[in-house]
Amino acid sequence: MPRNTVLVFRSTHRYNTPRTINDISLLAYALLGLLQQEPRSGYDLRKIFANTPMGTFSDSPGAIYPALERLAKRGFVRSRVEETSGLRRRRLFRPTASGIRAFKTWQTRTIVREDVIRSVDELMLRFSFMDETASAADARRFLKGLKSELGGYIPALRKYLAKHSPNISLSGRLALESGVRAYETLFRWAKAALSAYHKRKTGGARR
Amino acid sequence: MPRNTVLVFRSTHRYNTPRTINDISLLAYALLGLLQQEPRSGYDLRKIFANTPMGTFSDSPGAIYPALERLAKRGFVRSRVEETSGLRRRRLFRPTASGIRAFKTWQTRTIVREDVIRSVDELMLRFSFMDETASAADARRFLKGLKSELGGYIPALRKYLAKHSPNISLSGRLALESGVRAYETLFRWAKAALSAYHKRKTGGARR
DNA sequence: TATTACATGTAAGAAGTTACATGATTAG
DNA sequence: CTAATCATGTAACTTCTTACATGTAATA
Repeated sequence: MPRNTVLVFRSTHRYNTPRTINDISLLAYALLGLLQQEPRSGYDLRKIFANTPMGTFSDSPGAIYPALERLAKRGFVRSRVEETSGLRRRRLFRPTASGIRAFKTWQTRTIVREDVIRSVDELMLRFSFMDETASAADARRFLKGLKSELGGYIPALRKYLAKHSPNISLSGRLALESGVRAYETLFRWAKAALSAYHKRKTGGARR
Repeated sequence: MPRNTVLVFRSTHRYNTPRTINDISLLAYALLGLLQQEPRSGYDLRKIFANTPMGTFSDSPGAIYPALERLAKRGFVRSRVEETSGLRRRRLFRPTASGIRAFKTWQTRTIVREDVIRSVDELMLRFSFMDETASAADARRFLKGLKSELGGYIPALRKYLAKHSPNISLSGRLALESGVRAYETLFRWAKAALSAYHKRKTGGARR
């Protein structure tokens, strides 16, 4: 009787880390974050993805509307049809208490190496809403965690680069170098961001 | 590799640009590139994604094996079962002439703004294989194109940032700033990489 | 009057994720 | 003998992409 064998590739078992606790997609978190700023319609959200630097997300209606539907089904948002205007009806969405909780839990998770390796963009999304949906202390904790993970990862990358440099092509080496530089820039950014928060806390103009 | 948010204006219809000409996924291109270095098995490829900086790709068998199958179906790779060893049979894949052509077409495409906004990681993948699957002239053309697109895009971003700074939170502002810095780093990298190619061409040690 | 912007949706298909399944060989 | 590593796959599910569908209001 065959049994067991739930596992293969133990040491390396990685695949992709599940991207969220509540099993909701990155797009869905982006929506949830935006809805906490103010209630919005699907169309409002599409416009944001089409016209702002949040444009890494798709503004496709086939992505947005079903994602909102799923959020509603899980009880993270609720919607109401606006009746006031003469325009076509708009469905305005807003997060529920449970949605707000889920968002904050995701947003304030401890940063681990894996996040830095595979989902810097998710980290930046989490951070970008900090002031609106978490505390300044959370923001500082985030930045410290990021600094610390990068501080461990960058030397590892540099070491890898040094070790394998001789065996790879110029273009391969340069591509790797570009990755390392990007991380170093992020590290410097984290330090600068942290000092911006300290400045705001201790002295500078309030708010 | 960190990615960035960012974007500029677009009017109505954008959604997501189709990511490839031949309609094959980024993962599939990564596989095709690696197979041009040497014939490999699915397991070999998984190990690469699990243990090297190419780890942004999933090493899941449920991603790799079907992707190889699709490449085979489209005639971009062919496979042969190794019989030599006593181990369990390995299927070794290698690209076909048509696969090599498709790869190079993708790799040497003209860089447009959209690439820089939405798929920097795809650009880096294309570049990382340049020496192995294209010419030094292609590499230089790529870097010049990248410089030129970034040279137009970064000021647009800076302008966006300056204009909207007053209205957004500190964390939002910092997140944007991080994106801009990443692009600036990439721009400097492109310049350095270009000069590395010129150096190799004109003077330095051959090969 | 024609186009653009507002506004919301659905259906089919592609690709990836998680988890299951199997089996051989080698190292401890 | 047991665990780990090598090695290849499949099935169910989720999400996103592409494309279609529909209709109103404002503007050129």
